[in-house]
Amino acid sequence: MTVTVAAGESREAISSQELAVWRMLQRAQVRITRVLEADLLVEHDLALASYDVLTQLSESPDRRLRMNDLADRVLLSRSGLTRLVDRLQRDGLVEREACASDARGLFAVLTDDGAVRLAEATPTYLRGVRAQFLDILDAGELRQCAAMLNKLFPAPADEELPA
Amino acid sequence: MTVTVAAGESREAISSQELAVWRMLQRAQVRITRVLEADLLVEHDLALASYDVLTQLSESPDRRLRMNDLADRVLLSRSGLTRLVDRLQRDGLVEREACASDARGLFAVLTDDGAVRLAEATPTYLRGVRAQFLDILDAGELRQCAAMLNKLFPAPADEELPA
DNA sequence: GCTGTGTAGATGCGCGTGCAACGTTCTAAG
DNA sequence: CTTAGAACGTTGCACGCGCATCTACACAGC
Repeated sequence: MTVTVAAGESREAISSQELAVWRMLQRAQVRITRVLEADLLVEHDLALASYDVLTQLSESPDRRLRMNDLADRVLLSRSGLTRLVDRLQRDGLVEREACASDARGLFAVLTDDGAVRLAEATPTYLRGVRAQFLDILDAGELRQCAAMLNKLFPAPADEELPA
Repeated sequence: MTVTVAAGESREAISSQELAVWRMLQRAQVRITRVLEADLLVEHDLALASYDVLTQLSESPDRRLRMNDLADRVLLSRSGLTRLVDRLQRDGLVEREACASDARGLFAVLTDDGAVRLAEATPTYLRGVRAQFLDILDAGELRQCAAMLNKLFPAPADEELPA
């Protein structure tokens, strides 16, 4: 298997092995994410994105976060988050609350029902992450993985992984 | 930061650091994929999924693949692939061709135009993979990464990465 | 006070996706 | 030959997403 590149476009050739690593990473990630999402959907009727939102809120002071901040943490566009919170609100898992200091701003607040739902779903989520990911790697590999991720992902500074 | 788990549901607690590795992996992957897709879209008006299809076809004997096999390699549902190939065919990058030995089957075949388009887009793609991923890691890390992926992804046997 | 620039969220729209159901064809059992 | 079941691919449908746009508000400068 060789990689053909239009002449003179890339400074340095990429070996097919390097490319294969990248491709495999993509596949592994997609596969794991799908299993995780399917499990959450079947057992708790909760999409992965919804689970992420609930998690982020539950870990924030007063269980609340500005829509904007929330969008950043959940890797969703602003509009995407608006609709997702719409749905979560419809299901009673989240409330919207005005921001006193800035009339433009809205807080998304985790409700008690939301907290319960999250607590119910979390074992499923963690079991999935274990089975698909953590259990397969040993402690050393996990450390290596963390080190690589710190290089790959210019973190928002407040969340650096210890080597 | 501590992870709260409903009592007695998971055999063994997951440390917050382990969980953080997983979360970061998700984010890094999403971020890289988005940049890659955006680049391809801007420079060549080609979605990442389309690029993957063209690539798979170009690497297959006679530049053709059965729809089913193609769907597996591209990580897309059958229906998703049907529509995607519809679009690629509309744009003249791919043709559908009947299968002689099995009247149910269809081949997706890369056209010359498709090959050209792929060749044009490939430098962009490779540059992106380099910039977002390969250049950031050194050779040793890449080897570690490959080793982990081989454990994580039960590959179709024909595509194992060398340690 | 007004005005201009920037920011926080919400909305219209089009697109791509997966699921379930369907028609067609292949294969095996009787 | 006939019939049951499985496999291949397509289609109807609903949903979730991102982009561009819009409104409401904030904060500067005059």
